[in-house]
Amino acid sequence: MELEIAHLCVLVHLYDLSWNSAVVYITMAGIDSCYRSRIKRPTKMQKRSPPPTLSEVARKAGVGTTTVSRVINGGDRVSPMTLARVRRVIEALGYMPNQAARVLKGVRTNTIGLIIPSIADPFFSSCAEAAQAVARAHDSLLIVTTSHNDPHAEIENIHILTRHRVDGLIIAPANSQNQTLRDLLDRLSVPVVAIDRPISNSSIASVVTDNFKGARFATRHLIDHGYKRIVCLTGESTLFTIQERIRGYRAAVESAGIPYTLDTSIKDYKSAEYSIESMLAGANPPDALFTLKNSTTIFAYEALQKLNVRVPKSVALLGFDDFELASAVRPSISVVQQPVEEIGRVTAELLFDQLLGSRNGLPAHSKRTRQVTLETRLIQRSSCGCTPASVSSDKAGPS
Amino acid sequence: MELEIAHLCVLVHLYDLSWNSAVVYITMAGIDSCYRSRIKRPTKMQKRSPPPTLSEVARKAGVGTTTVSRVINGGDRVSPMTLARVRRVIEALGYMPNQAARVLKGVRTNTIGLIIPSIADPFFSSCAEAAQAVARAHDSLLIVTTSHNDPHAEIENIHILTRHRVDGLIIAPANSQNQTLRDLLDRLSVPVVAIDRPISNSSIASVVTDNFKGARFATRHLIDHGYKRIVCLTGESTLFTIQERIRGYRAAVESAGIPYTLDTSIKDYKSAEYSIESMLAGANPPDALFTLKNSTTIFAYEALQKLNVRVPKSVALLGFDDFELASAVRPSISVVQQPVEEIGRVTAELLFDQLLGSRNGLPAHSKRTRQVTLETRLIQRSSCGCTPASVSSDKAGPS
DNA sequence: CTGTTAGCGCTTTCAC
DNA sequence: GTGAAAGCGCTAACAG
Repeated sequence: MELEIAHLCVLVHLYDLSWNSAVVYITMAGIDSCYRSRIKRPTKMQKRSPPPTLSEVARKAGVGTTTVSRVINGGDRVSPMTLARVRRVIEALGYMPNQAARVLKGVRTNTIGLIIPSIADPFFSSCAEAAQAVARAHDSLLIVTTSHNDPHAEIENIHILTRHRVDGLIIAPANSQNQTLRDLLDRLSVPVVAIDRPISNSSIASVVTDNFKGARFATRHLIDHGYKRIVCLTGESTLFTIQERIRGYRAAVESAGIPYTLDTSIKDYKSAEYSIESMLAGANPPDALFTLKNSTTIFAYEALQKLNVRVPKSVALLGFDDFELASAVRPSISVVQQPVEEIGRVTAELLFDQLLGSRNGLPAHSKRTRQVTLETRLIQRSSCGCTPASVSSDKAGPS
Repeated sequence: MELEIAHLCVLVHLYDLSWNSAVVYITMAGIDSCYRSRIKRPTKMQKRSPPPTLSEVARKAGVGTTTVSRVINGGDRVSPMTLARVRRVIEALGYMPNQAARVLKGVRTNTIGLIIPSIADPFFSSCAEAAQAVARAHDSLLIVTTSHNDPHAEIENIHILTRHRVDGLIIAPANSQNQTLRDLLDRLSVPVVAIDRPISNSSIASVVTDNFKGARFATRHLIDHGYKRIVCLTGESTLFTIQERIRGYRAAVESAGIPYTLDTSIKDYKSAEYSIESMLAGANPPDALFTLKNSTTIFAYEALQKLNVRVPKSVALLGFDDFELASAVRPSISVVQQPVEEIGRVTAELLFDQLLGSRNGLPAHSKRTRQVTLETRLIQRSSCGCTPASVSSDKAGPS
């Protein structure tokens, strides 16, 4: 039990700033400068005035709306003098073009959507970060929404993003088999790319890790170490990625004539401890553990420590998916590493390929759907029985 | 050095799906159903037809646009029969209202913006997740953008979000003192709340951790343990939060008559190792380390391990900001914990308070700017010299 | 209950 | 170089 010293509490200081004093009711313009929404609330003082519009700028600069439009779009075909004047007015008014109005005119929205299970998940947040970088490079805004792997929320998110008229969509489907989802996606009027998990029976492009190969390779590695009773641990088994990893594990153990033992009950630390303790006390105690996801690896690791099991001496541990401290703990934890950022980057690039392709009405090459599979790599640390050359030199990495 | 086994490589499978076969050119409507963008590219086959509009729905359902509008907004004041028919058409066409058009009409956009340094940072991604939950509860979309603590990117982001007409904005300012930023924010026509770091000299609401108190409390804790040469380590010193923590550390050591030693050179593992090694070899080696941020804590921890320094026997360690494995490593790392999710939640709630307040033209209470300060708590694990009752029972927590 | 109509702020011909 | 005017898709009066 951790000790809590300072109690959690909230201090709220109220500063009685005069709400009204913030009001700046600009009316330096012509006769019709005060219209519409402004006029609707004549007595009630507003905190802030509504944002200035392009035509207000035009009026105050004494030019037409077309000119202002040209100015905010690069300023071509506008005389230097006019340009300067308009720019000054824009600056003075703090004018910002209304994206909605532009969108309505049918131009691209320059936004793409990303639907992932959670922002707080390191894997997906890294993907998101990478995708965002690509989006920025294409002068686009990435809108991230979360589904928590709930097919309902997922569809809801698609609707929201569609209403916002994103130019394209990236999605990590909760369920690769979901027909409703597939149909909905197929009907979308914008390109879609699946990330981390494919959409089955669909022409939708996808970028995924080779979970099968990665898991098979890892299991083989354990087999090569001489372990004979390798148990596969996970807390989840409906996700595409997990299933693939299970397949990989299975392929490896079966072809080696080693028993296949899958335990999908690891939901938290408690269940990990319980499960591992039972196994070790059982008839055929495992000599190696292959954990299929981050949290499972951590739970298993902690349980092993708690139970005073020597790793890897008594029981080896190998996890799928790397995490920051896997190299810092003792023993350091061997893992199958996924090219996280590359996944995010490649996915976004694929999407923009399609976007650009359809814009130019491209021929051949862009008119194909790509299924990209990225390879994993096995990071050999101590927990699987390997002896890394230098224990700490890989620390400089995740700075 | 870690061993890489499988090489990173990309497999690209190209499926030559017929691009053209995906074209479904719907023209079951009246005479003017094929206009504008449709007509502009008459020969070039399109991947997808442009999204249907409200008036298309109206025409196909044989009703007026108002009726359709009513249907998509809840279906009040529409006869059941009409309602059903319209809904059917909407379904058939896969119609989705165009958010941009709604926005243009002046209604709220139901989007709020969040500007944080990075999505991949666990602290901020957790904040974002919490804020998103609040936004959802208010039927709003949260748009997250990243500044990487670059004032330029920050302003750029504000512009982008303003163009998108977010209803409100949450920002973690790169620099609390930045005048340009403050002025820009003050001119914004929507409410703004600062997160994690305040905006100085401004009426802008903020939600921050009490970094000063947290750090002072932590340092005192080390002092209470009897440490006499407590060194404060960080890699950054311009951030508001870090400065506050330094102040807290300073206040504690000075009032205890203990030397104040600050090392701001810890940028990565290497610098941590170098710095710690030098100190330990020096005249007055530290007996405790107080690290001001996550990564610094980890680097210091790893360096201590590498250098075979016994923790906390020879040198104690206490870090600011908790992280997932702090309790799993041996020795477990004591930290000052921030109420991360609460920060995100409270910030978003504050923003919506302002949003709702200004909408109803509220009186008194909502018309004040709040500066909320949330308290930290000290999590006593092993690295500071404490002996937690049970080493593992706090594991069930961060599942 | 339902339809007509007038814009929201902007881009974009098409004249000047 | 510049501007007038016609909408983009939708909502909100205001009639029927």
